[in-house]
Order: sequence, then structure tokens, then C-alpha cells
Amino acid sequence: MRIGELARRSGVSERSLRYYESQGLLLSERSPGGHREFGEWAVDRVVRIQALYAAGLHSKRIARLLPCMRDVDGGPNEFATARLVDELTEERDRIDRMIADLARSREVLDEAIAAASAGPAREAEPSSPRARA
Amino acid sequence: MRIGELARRSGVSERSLRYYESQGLLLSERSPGGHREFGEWAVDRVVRIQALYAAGLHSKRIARLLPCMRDVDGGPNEFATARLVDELTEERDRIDRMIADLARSREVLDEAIAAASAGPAREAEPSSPRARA
DNA sequence: CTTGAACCTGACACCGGTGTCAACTTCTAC
DNA sequence: GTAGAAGTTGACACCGGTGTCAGGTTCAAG
Repeated sequence: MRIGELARRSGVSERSLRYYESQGLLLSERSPGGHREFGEWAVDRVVRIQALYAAGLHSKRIARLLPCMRDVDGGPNEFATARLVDELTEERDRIDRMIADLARSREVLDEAIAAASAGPAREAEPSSPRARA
Repeated sequence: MRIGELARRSGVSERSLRYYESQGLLLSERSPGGHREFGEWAVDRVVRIQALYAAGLHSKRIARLLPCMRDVDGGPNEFATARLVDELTEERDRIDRMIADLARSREVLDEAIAAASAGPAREAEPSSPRARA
């Protein structure tokens, strides 16, 4: 498929897809005229790239990681170096911390929402434990 | 306390603290000479600000939210408008989605780590279910 | 008074994925 | 062959919290 379809199917802008390619995250055949041609595997790969971006990894690290991952219909490619495994483990720990932080942030927000919602009604329910404040 | 101590105690750079103030997230008294003077409550507030930043909220929204939150020793300040409550709820949902995404990313990474670790040893354990690929 | 640490303001730069525009080429369907 | 959709490369800009440097002022201790 060509870039337009891939963009549509993966939900990622053409701009980003070209960027991914420029970063070596996404390979493509080229038509005689120079148009990119992607296989079915590309959709899955783009989704994976997005997941990694969302996790806060940068292009370079993703570029090193991807060749070590099995694409849906591509066999295993390369083996990760011990160094890379270490880095990935570190990333995973970072994600874990991030999730924990987000959970805390969520609580902060939740508290705010609760306080905000209860606020205007506070005078009507003086028995609320929050009314002390 | 002054900005240096606050930075030390909250683990946030002085630069950021000044920025927070410029965005209206953090108030300070000023000494006759113009030096910022913070109360104990500031530490807690800065931590909260960080939590909100970590959650992906921008300064403006945090600025609107903070006055509605009870500081540790400050009483309740303002009541949130229904509009703000809506926005916050939306933010919370966004955080939930973000956490879910991160969990998925974590799995992607985990899979990669597993594959990478198992990779070099694969030839030694041909009975592995992954060996089919 | 003096000295050095701490603080002040203001400005510039960065990151890095993405949006967008321009100018041009290729593809496809008629 | 020709029009219009779709693709190409290249360049510029943005966001927005943070690092950092410069040049000057204030504070606190001797």
C-alpha cells in the first residue's frame, strides 16, 4: 500500500510516517517513480512505534529496538545486545515509575474534582468530614 | 523560606520555581530587597504542581485548578466552576487512557526484552514455543 | 565595611515529533 | 493526452518547561 492508505489505516499522519522512515524506523520499497510502497506489516509496525513513542522512548532507541522485535509476519531479525537489554529494562522501569506517577496525579485530580463538586454544595451538608477545613 | 531552600526541599530547580510563579501557580511574599519568601505550604504545592505537570496538564489549566484545591494548611479557596469540573474530568479520563497506553507500551517493551533475552539462547532450547518463528 | 553566597531579571536555546506550506513529479482514470 | 488526486522533498515554525549565562542587587556573617 502507499503512504496515504497506511496513514489512514494506522491513524498516523503522512508527515509522521515520512519522519519515521527518515529515522530508520520504517522501511519502504519505492515505485519506479519514487513513491513509497509498504507491506501489510507496516500497519502493525507503525502502531508499535506509536506505543513506544507514547512510552517516552526517543527515535534512536526505538531504532535500535525495532530490529530486535519480531514483526507480525517477518521472522525474528536481530538479537539484542546485552547493552540494549539493559537499556530496555531501564526503560521499562521508567515506564513503571511513570505509571505510578500518573496514578498519583490521577488521585490529585480526583481529589480536586471531588472538592470542586462538593464545594458549592458544602453549605448544604455540614456533616461532611471535609467541612472541618 | 527562600527559593534556594524550597528548591532543595521540593527537588525542583530554582528556574522552574520562578517559572511557576510567573505562570501564577506559586505565590510568594517579597522581602524588602525583593527576595521571594515562601511558607511551608509551598513545598506541598510545588509537589502537587509537579504531579499535574507529570499528568500532562499545561500551566494555564493548572493555574485555574490550583485555587480550587485546598493547600495543606490553607483553607478551601475558590469553588470550581462547572466548566472547570468538566475539563478536569476530561483530563482524568485522558490520564486513564494514558495509563492504559503506557501499560500497553510496557507490554511491548516486555515482549521485546523477553525476545531479546531468549534470542541468543534460542538455539539451546529448540522446544521453546517461540522457536517456530 | 567588606566579602561571598544567594537571589534578582531578562534573554537565548533546546528538544523532537508534528503541522503546514511550497514547488514539483508521478500515478490513474478518462 | 490530460486533468486531478496523490506522492515527493525541503524548509520553517511551534510548543512549553527547563538549562544556562550575564550583569546587577541583596543578604548575612565576619
